[in-house]
Amino acid sequence: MTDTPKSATGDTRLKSGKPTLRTIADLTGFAVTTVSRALSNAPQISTETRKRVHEVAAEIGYLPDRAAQRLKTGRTNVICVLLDPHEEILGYGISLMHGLARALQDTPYHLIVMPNFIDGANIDAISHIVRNGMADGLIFSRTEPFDPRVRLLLENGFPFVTHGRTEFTTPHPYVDYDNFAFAYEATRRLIARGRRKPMIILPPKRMTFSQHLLHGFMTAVREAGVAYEIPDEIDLDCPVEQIRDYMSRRAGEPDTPDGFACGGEVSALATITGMSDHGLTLGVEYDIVAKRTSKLLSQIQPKVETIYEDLTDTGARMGQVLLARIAGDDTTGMQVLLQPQIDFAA
Amino acid sequence: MTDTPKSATGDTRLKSGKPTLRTIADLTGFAVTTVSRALSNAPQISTETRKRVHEVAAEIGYLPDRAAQRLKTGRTNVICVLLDPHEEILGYGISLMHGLARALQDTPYHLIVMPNFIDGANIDAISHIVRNGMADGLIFSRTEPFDPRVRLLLENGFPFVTHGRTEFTTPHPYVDYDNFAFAYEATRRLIARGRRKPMIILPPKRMTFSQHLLHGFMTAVREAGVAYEIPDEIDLDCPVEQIRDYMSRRAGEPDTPDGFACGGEVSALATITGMSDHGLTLGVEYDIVAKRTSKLLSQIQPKVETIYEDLTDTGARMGQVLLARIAGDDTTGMQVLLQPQIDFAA
DNA sequence: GGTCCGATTTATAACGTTTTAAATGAACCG
DNA sequence: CGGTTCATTTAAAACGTTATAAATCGGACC
Repeated sequence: MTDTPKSATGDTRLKSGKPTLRTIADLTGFAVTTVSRALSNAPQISTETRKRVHEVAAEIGYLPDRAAQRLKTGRTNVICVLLDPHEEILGYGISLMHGLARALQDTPYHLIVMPNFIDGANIDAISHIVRNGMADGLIFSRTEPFDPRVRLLLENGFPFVTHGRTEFTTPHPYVDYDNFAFAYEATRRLIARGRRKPMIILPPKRMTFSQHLLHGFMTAVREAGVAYEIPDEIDLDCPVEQIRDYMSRRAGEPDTPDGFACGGEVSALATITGMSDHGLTLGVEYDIVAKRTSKLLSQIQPKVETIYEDLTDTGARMGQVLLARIAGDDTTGMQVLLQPQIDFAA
Repeated sequence: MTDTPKSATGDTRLKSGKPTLRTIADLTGFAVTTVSRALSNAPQISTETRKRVHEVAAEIGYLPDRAAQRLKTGRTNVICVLLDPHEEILGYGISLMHGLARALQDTPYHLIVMPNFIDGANIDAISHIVRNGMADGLIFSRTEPFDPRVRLLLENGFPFVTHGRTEFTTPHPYVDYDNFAFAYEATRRLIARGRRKPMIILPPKRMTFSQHLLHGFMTAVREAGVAYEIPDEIDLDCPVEQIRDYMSRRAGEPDTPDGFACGGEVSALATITGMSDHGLTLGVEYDIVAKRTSKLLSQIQPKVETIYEDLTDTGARMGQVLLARIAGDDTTGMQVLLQPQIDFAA
């Protein structure tokens, strides 16, 4: 009386929701192995089998179990992005992540994010990820010339892409913005407007792109033979008020700079505010050319000239490069230097 | 000659790097089961065994394999956060994520992020996550009164926390900012400064917190018996330039509002720029009280009065609440309404 | 007619963990 | 001393997948 009908035996469809390889196997009559092979388009499977399996899989909405795949293959299907604490303003990190996510959209990869609480000390986080295989690849920004994170990853052969270059002899994948070109062009534009004493606001010196910016600035300045000034008390990572106060103080002293190349929108706004304390007006007594990474600045202050860095695109490129690197392609073409959009018509 | 010494048999230490339960078992002489039990502090294990196992585990740097745990238990140890496309500016999303990450810091949970490419259409993404068990919990923002995402999750009993409230009768966990209190206070401050025709810039009407803001605004306006204005062509999600242009146009017409309650920093900046087109100066012809979520606005434009919303804290609270919800605590105390910091001394 | 081959398919084991049920052994009791 | 209990430990199975090796089969070949 308590017997269940024999015919129900082996029917796993109603069991517990999620369809598995087993479900498809029961439905098609093939073995689990065959189904697995068919789905991964392995060569030894006959065309009709492959087709049938794919049909059924699609019909019941089969999706491979990530945990099982990961356990078996060792691949995590996870990309980890390290978020710097300085990225809190103007969506730097968010834009990058949107781009990344777009590149990962039709892949099995998920994006996990690890914020750095302590600046630069993410070496522990990285070695943790590498040692325990928590991800298949890593993304991070703000590299230093001999960045210990890059060294660690290179030594371990762990796939990664940086936003920013280093000076290691071993080449590694990066996607960077040509900050030399940016600074050079920005400074030239200031000079073209008749400014005779440009100043550049740089990121902290330890970062590679600080050197690039400085180099571009100096090249333009020397070519034109004009005076210049480089503030050593402030950088782009400073709190807004510190930049503002510095500018305010500087504006009250002699030989005030009359042109500013700003590596970020916030520093440009801070500069405007600081200068206005002494009645100096943008476009009259001085000009600004700034790097633009959002829509904010140019809309709020159209008088600030801007040169665009597309961080969403950067993120997308980083994603593509990382996927290629994980796939094992050789590192040729994995070093991308994005050029500023310079409108020569202007 | 090719024999390996018997003594090496079973020694898994050198095998392939990562230590596993097996490694600890071999090292201590206990069975794998016992080790697993000891590490998870199961009750039936003797104190000394537990201690010994923990020692060895710490010594060799054992870390449980996430994939294996997930496969066996069905728990993913993953929290998923949905990122809206509107969060690209001023680090809204980043702040929230930093807070979240802080709350998750000493837990086994990882944070995976899914950007929404299409506004509001993330219902598919959510049902995908729910159906395939891709995460143990979900975090998202910008709720609507009868948000379909909330409905779906409630129906499936899937753990989540929203930033923002709904009007469903079934209570669900949320962490929200008291936008009524904010708008009420902001408007009162404008009136206290002698402004007689305040305007409020609201988020899109479909969002719950739009109603809250409106309600706070109207309450203050009615109490004081002053005129008011609510623009219907713009909202906080509009591109900066659209708000700026609107303000510019409005400033050229009669009965221009003389006080602005802004729900975001960007709209405040846009307002200032637009008003200045007609020579109207902040602090002279009009005042602004804005919600502040970053350090930008108050440093750039100290004349804008601000009321702070701490999004990092919000994220941290959301993390705590979600963990509690996942742990199965009943939903009492899972509805957090954060109060604006109102400095009564001022 | 047996052997071998290529083309498919399949059974089995394994990844590292947790769970269920069973085993061990000491202590206790009648 | 046999039986019962309790505290601890253990063996075995399972989660869903992939990799390795083996099986099946029709036909080609000598």
